[in-house]
Amino acid sequence: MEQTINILKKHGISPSYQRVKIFGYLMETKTHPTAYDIFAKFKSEIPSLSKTTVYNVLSALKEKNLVNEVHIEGHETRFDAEMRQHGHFKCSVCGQVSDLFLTQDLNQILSQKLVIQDIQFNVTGICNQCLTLQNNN
Amino acid sequence: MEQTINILKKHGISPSYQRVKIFGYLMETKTHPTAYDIFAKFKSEIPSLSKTTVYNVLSALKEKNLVNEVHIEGHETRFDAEMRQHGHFKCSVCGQVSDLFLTQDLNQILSQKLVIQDIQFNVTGICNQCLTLQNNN
DNA sequence: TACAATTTTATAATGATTACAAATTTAGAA
DNA sequence: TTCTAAATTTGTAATCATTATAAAATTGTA
Repeated sequence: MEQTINILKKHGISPSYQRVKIFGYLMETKTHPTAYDIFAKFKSEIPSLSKTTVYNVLSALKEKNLVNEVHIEGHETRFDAEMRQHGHFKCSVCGQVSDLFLTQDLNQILSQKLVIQDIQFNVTGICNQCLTLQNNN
Repeated sequence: MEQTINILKKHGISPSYQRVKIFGYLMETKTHPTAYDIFAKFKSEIPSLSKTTVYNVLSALKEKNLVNEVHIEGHETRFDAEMRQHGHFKCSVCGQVSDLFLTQDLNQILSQKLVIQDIQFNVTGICNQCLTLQNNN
């Protein structure tokens, strides 16, 4: 809470109630929620909350490099406050998205010299839990 | 043309006029067009063409593993008939998406054992052309 | 307290995609 | 060749995520 507020301040974002809630949630969760997920999560706790606010907050966080967008499938944009380089895994059975830590720095596998701003590494497959369920049926 | 038709047949897709046109285009282009790009490209040549058809054809091609979807930014879904493993680079200045060939097999950098269906490697940055333009101004 | 700036909110608009059903085309049987 | 059923394409409307806009509420400060 204090920590969340300090990070926001340090990055020039004044810590409004909604911003602290949303950014705090993104820092503690590993579920890579969509804007709608975040809206649904807080709607009962903050009844006045509007979807526009969620989008506004997310876009402010992104602009200050406090969160990354994750694009794995179609339309859905997910958000992640883990800023260290890592990949994402989406299970095509249960739909969950989890972090994927990698054995190598992704910058090293490029074959061309380019000015890089962002690297995303996204894997789709079947998670071990769903695989076990499938094998038992 | 014959080649395009043969590939479609081999994968159990009957080669209708629209399918041959769209798949043929995806095989020869490297621009990673969106559904709308494809629609716009053929609208004058095939005036009856409907956006729904473009989506139908793309989804059939995808189901038979003849094309991959590319998700780099926001909502936009792009299509690619290059099925060998490779990455994508999007220039944040000019917006162009190009292929990125990699120095290493992406399967090898995963730190966990998982059933993998698809791997996407997407880089955002500034292409060399836009970089040169910037430096000259 | 009063006022300006910031933030949040509701509503409407946009853009991509999907659902659906009618129209057209195709393929195969008679 | 003709007829019919199945496949394909098409236009329209619906849906979903996101953005635009402007009013309302909140905050910080003189």
